[in-house]
Amino acid sequence: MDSSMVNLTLGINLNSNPPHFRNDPSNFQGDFIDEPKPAAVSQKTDQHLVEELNRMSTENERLTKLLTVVSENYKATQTQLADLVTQNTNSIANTRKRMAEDHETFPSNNYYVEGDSYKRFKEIKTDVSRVLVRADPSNKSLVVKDGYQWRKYGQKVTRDNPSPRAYYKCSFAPNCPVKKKVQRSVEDASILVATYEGEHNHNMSQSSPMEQNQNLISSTKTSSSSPRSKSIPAGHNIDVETDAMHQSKVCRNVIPEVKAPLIEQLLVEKMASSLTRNPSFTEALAAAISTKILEYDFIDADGNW
DNA sequence: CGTATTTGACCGGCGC
DNA sequence: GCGCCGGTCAAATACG
Repeated sequence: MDSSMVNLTLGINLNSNPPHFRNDPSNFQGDFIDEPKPAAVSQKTDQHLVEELNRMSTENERLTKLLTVVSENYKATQTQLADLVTQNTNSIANTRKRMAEDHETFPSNNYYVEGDSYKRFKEIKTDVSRVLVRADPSNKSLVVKDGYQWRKYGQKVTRDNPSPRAYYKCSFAPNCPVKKKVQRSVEDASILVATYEGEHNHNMSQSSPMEQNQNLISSTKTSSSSPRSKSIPAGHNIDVETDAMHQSKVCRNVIPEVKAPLIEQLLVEKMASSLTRNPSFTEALAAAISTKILEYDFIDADGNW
């Protein structure tokens, strides 16, 4: 979002001929007077209108200032976000470099040389995918709808995260080996991190695409085998990553990166929300819109009332 | 009553 | 060997 999006200065033309309202100038749905009025009444109404215009002018000024402040805050946040993304990119690049060096030292992913013998590395888990899903923080359930049927078989509180981790097995097919772990992100409780292990040996159940895609933020994949269609259901955006990329990006790095448009959206929503909650703002906005509409309605082709 | 979920117990790997 | 920790099992419980 650029600053133009928040350039919402209320274009109330205070110099234009205002519409005349009967009795209450704030009554925007009031009837218009097309007949001349007695001088005393007209003077009183004009005085009232001037007061109203002054009030609106002040309100307009105040709101403009408010928007400027919000705009500046947004710019500052955007700068911070850009810095974070840059840092993350550098971090990923460094990790890739390190892993490339490690790979030169140990030609195989799974073995390294010690003395005269080969010792097997603990095998890196293959076919591991990670999916980030937005969820309501107040909702304590650890359910990620992905189109498959899952049976929960355990729940544990792990050391690195205060929120519990739920363990699921695919129950759609009796011998499907796929397992899933779901845990809230330690950094953002509104994000569920689902880790899939294994490959489904069956087709996906026929749930709605909306359900399958619900609130998906991002997905990443770790696999030692060649890239191919994996266990993540169709409709999810799969980012195929190397182990190194995955190791460096898991949670800490993935979330800020994918949240850039999210933060943007949240900021806009927050701004809109706070503005619309402000009665003064809605009042002034309604006044501005009504004035403009009435101007258009009662101005003739030559611009005369 | 059948199925899904919960939860404490148990197991195995790992580090000290 | 012991303790810690993540993962799994299975009996108890909840729910439709």
